[in-house]
Amino acid sequence: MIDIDSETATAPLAGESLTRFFERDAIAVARDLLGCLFLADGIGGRIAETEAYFPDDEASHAFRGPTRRNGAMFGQPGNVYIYRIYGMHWCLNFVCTPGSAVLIRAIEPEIGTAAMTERRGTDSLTQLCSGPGKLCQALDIGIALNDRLLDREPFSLTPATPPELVTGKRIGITKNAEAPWRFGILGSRYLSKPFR
DNA sequence: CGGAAGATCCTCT
DNA sequence: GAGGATCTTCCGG
Repeated sequence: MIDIDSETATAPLAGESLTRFFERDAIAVARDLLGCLFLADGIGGRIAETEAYFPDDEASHAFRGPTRRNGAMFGQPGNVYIYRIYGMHWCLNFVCTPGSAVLIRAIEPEIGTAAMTERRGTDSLTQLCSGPGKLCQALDIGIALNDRLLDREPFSLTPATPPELVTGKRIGITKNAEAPWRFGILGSRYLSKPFR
């Protein structure tokens, strides 16, 4: 007898369900992404920390309208927007409504930790994906994957019941720095920085 | 066409 | 907690 738990036996978002999930306010999406299982080529874990960005938000790459770099932000909901930061790291965003996106800041390593350890050059589980640049290195995410939908290879995103969360100011920005648009799983050991 | 800033990370003190 | 690495992007002149 197969026991299917209807509460947790969710399938990856695809097609219409992907669009519905992301075609919403970026704050709602950023909160609902917490706990979701995100994989790239079958490697990843649960999203532990996110930040929301908006078109009229001075801290956002979308603030001055579409450019060569940020084109993916104005594409389909459920798109990924990947960019290089400080000349050395990659950052991963999920696109919501046009010009809005959610920065993925931390993941709880769960599947494929050996590969992540190899790519990151550290054995410390808490150091594998506890930052936007770190998780891209751990999941081998770079510009080649920019502007793709989350229901296509190599990605998969599976919804989850939202865990208890904490809120705070976004990290590393100078403009619109007071907006409380950073979200994390309450008590997670895998955050990029503690919430205060 | 130059230059400054940048949604970061690591190492050292 | 400070400083350096490293380089693309975009804005101003």
